[in-house]
Order: sequence, then structure tokens, then C-alpha cells
Amino acid sequence: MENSTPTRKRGRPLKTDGSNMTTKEKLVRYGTVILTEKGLASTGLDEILKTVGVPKGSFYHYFASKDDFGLAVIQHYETYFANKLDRCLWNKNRTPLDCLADFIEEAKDGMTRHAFKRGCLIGNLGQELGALNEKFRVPLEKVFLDWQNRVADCLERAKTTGQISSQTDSQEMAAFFWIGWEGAILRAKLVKSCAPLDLFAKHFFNSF
Amino acid sequence: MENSTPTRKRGRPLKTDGSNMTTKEKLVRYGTVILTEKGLASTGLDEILKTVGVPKGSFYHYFASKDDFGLAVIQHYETYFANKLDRCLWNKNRTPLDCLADFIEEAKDGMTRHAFKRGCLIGNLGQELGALNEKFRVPLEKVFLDWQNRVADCLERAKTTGQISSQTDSQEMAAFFWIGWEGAILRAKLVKSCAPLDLFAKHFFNSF
DNA sequence: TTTATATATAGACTGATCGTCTAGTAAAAT
DNA sequence: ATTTTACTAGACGATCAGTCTATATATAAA
Repeated sequence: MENSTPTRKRGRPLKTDGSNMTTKEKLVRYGTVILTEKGLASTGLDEILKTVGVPKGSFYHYFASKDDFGLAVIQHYETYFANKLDRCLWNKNRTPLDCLADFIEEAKDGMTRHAFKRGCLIGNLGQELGALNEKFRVPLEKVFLDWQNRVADCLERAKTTGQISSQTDSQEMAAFFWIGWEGAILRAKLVKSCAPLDLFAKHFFNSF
Repeated sequence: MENSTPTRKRGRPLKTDGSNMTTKEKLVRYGTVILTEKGLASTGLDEILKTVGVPKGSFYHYFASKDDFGLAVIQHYETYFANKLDRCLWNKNRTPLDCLADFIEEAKDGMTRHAFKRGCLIGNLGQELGALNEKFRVPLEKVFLDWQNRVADCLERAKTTGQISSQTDSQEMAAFFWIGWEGAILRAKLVKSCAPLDLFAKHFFNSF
């Protein structure tokens, strides 16, 4: 048997080794991918460990439990996604509402590129663990509230440009957006098509 | 040790015994409950078997595999839910749109009664297995299409009573309904409140 | 009545995989 | 030189889905 990845040295790694912080990072990074596809319960630790090339002992050095790992993955995804959202929503060459439409287009690209297998990590784990596990429920909902605020801010900007009525309840519309959007992603995975995403987007923009 | 449930008789059951079909039924019935709460992967066979009081041999007599059992549970839920839907939607004392609102109220009652832990089996399994397992994806989507048709029919009736414009695309609105509704259920489980359901319902009815 | 067969229960057993933990190695710090 | 820190290695018991053999009995066939 031969190792595909160069065998990790035992013992404490060299301080000067630039890549010594990457073990945890690699775990979280691949965890984000695989948990988005398969969820937490269906994903075996061994699968992650084998893919990343990290022994079990290391995993439990970095994370207290599998749940703890899941929480770290959520945190990682939260900032990754918030950046993505802001990059779209703060585009100064576009009107606020077009910014939101751009985000939708980018998400559609991502869904298509991954053959409708991934969707949204927060939605997936929310469905799997939200109702069952209080340890996950609260952080998961916090992520949604954060995203909701970013969209609400975007809608507030759309008011100042006169793109939507100043009477609009931005928070409510932002909540409506994420509720419907997550539903659309779930359905898009089922039909393996962007049609549900487009359909929701159309009705969302029509309701201003 | 004493048996909580009266011990099942060994051997081939009486043809005339009215309750001889109940073993399989009991499995499916409890399966519907537990799979709605925890999904397929997170639920162990032993847990189901112990709760229902059925030995493993019986389970694998009735079902070829755990997946096969999951498919049977889906089928059972499909007809149960279709009946529930029709009971609401064909209420002759109410206008078609009020019928839909009644269904929403009934669903809200159910969610509250089960402390926001259950939600919708099809949505849950759709999220868990839809993208991964083709064996589940197709039947799951079929269920949504069936429900969609029932709502579309209801909207057609609303046209004849003049409650909504005859220009409305019933199929599209019905699709929009289930997309948003499943998203709302997911979110309601996260916040342990009916607010997301109400919020989606409000915007849905406003878009006619 | 006797025999054969179909139906279903009963639960021990298997091999794989689960998450967790203890022991050990080696660099770094003292 | 000794201790501490950082990390690896794999053993561990529990549990998983699934299989198998044995048993009991209603029904069908003789």
C-alpha cells in the first residue's frame, strides 16, 4: 500500500513550516463541500479523513466532537457566504435591485456547476438539525438573520434610489426573500433545474 | 422482563384476523412519524423496531432494505397528505382561496402541536436525499407535482368564482406556493414559530 | 387425517463503520 | 536536560444495516 498524500511527520511540526496551520483549515474546507452535499449524519468521519489525508487522532485534536466540527464548518460557510453576498450587493455599477438579481444569477451558476447537488449548507443543516439539536438551531438561525439584514440593507438603498416604494418593509421583504429562496433551492435540487429559482425570483420582484 | 405490547403469535396469522395486516402498517405508521422528525440516515432500524415491538426478521420480511422502507413511508405519507389537502380544498362552505387559507391554518396547528419538530416529510427527505439518491428523487418530486396539481385545481375554481383573475397561471402560482411553503416550514422549525408561515402566506395571497 | 407449503416471528450473528479516547512521538520552550 | 506543547497513530466498544437459521402455525393439497 502506498500513500497518495506525502505522509505527515509525527510529533510537533516545525514552527517555520508555513503549511502547519492548514490541517484544520483543510478539514473545514472539505467539510464545507461534503456537508453541503450530504449533510452531517450521512457523512462519515473516515470519508473526510481519508480524502483530506488526516488521521483520526488529529481530527479530535482540533475538534471536540463531530458536532463541534459541524459548527466550525457553519462558521466558515457563514463568512464565506457573507462576503459573496456583499460583493454582489454592494456593486456600485448596478442598482440595488439589480445587485440582488446578480446574486441570484451567481447562485444559479453555482447550482448548475455542481449539478444541483449542493445547494445551501445552512438550509441543508437547518433542515437536518434545526428542529432536533438546539446546539445547531441557534447558530443556524443567526446566519439567516445576518443574511436577512444584508438584503434588508440592500432594499433600503433601493428606497433611496426610488427603485422601490419608501413604504416597503425592508426587513419583512428580506425575510420573505430567504424563506422563499431556501424553498426554491430545495426544489431545484429535486428537479435538477434552475426553474424553481427563476420562478421564485420572478414573484419576489413582482411583489414590490 | 415483561412485554409491554401483547406478544405477537408465532406462525402464519389467521386469514380472518382483522389485525393481521397491522405489523407492516405499524412499521410504516411509526416510520412516518420518526422519519419526519429525524430523517432517514439519522434514524436507526433498531430504534424503530424497539418502539413498534417488531423483530428484525419481520422487518426484512416486509421490506427489502431500509431504503425500500423509506419509499413505503413516502407513499403512505403521500396519500395521507393528499386526503388532508383535499378535505381542506374541497370544502363547499368556503371560497376556494379561503380553502387554501384553511389548509395553512391546519398546517400551522400541526406544527405548533408538534413543537415545530416535524414539518413536512417530503420536504425533509427531499433535502436529505433528493440531490443524492435518484431512487428517492423521482418519487419525491412526483409527490410535489401531485400536490401542486391539487392547489392549481383550487385556483382554477377561484377563477370561476371570480375570486382571482382568469389571467392567472394556476400551475405557476401553485408551484410558487409549494416552493415558498416548504421554505417557510424549514424556517419555522428553526425559529420555533409560525411567523415564517404567516409571512409567506401573506405575500402569496397578495400576489394575485 | 396427514403432509406440504406459505407466511410470519424470533433473534443471534456478521462485517463494516460509527464517534471517541489513550498512548506515544518529536519539536519547542524552559 | 527536562518539561511542555502539538500532533499522530490506531485501538476501542458501540452501533449500524443487513443476513441467516430456526421455529410456529394457518392454509392448501393429498
